[in-house]
Amino acid sequence: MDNIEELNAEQRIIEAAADVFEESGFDGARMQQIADKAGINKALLHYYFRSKDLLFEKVFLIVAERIFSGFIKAFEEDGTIFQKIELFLTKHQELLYKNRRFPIFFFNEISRNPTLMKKLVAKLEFNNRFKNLILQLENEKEAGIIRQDVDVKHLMINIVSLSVFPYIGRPVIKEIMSDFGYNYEKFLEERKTVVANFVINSIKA
Amino acid sequence: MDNIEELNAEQRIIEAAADVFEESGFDGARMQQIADKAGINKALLHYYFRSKDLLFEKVFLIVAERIFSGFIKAFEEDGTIFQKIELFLTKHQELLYKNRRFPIFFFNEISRNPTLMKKLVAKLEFNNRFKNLILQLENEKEAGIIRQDVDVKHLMINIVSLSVFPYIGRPVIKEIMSDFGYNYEKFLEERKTVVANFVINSIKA
DNA sequence: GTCTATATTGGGATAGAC
DNA sequence: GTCTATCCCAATATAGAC
Repeated sequence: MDNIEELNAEQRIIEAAADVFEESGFDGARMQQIADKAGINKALLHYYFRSKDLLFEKVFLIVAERIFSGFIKAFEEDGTIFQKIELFLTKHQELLYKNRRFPIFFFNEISRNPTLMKKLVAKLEFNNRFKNLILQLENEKEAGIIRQDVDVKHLMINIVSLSVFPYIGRPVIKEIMSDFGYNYEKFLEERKTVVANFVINSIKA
Repeated sequence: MDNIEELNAEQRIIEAAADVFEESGFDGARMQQIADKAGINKALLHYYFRSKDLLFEKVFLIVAERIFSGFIKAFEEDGTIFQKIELFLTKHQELLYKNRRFPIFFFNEISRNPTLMKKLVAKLEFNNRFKNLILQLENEKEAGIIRQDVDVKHLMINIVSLSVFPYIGRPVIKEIMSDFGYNYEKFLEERKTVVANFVINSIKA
């Protein structure tokens, strides 16, 4: 959110809190820092959200829903499985590029408090939104377009793994790359085509 | 470490701290909890390690080195690239299975403090230990065993992504799987063969 | 709704006896 | 080396004026 000063206090707090939590995690975040960034005062945080825990949960679910719905949509467009995979990867990379700290933040907070994921799943209705994709995949298997031994669950997790891991492991990979004399940013750029090819090579019949 | 009471105080602190940091992260960890688990008293932590920061850094590097060297070795055995990939994946899965909380802990702490990775890279000598693998891969490309367009960097990251992501995203995937009526533990078990096949299908000429 | 001032506790760190 | 007791600051949270 760019023009934070145009929002009302409650919205400003949410945007500021999103930034600070994403940067430092729940345990590392400071209410003072959130207040400063929102341009208000600590007491007002408690006036609107009662406690750090409640503020966190609300903000976490808002941000996570915003990002997840962004790329779930890719699978809901028309097209072959191959096209959908490419579209998803493009969309995914775009979102990750703009929200580099989100993945590690997200997975770490869910590990700390798995019930957050229950709430998110309920909000997002994954099950409903992926039904058609699963059917389509079975059809394309029957039609001999993709390999018989491809499993939907594993395929989905493989795609997400390949796409998101370089962001979760950003500073780790960056350091190793530089040890080998490679450039991390260039590597990320290359991945946009490499990953799609890797997946498609692996599943096409 | 199972028999913590047989160790001397310093070693007991390290093992206890490893557990507590891995469980709660640096920010969430409490010196009191580490002292309790080590069966000693808070003051002694400071006697041996001066501060929480110093204790953390020492413990982090010990644990990370222990785990990383475990699976780097897989690439140093004899065999074809395909065999090495399978061996690495087996070894990797074994280690992750025994250290489920390690991946998210590791990547989160490195994000918080990337200079830790510099120190780890220096200790582990990645560059040296991977030189032969890179040569071998180029040779097998020349020999027409693997596809011409395979890139070493991306291949390595792909393998690690596919292997480690299900552990980083453990509670996330678990929740989504259960929403679809699948079982996460069964899914992990299947992955031992699925991932190797996925990679090999994708790179073989 | 928004502020200043303050209460309260938690937790890292140190002093000092043994 | 190991302990008890204590210091002290940081950080969440609340009271109460405006």
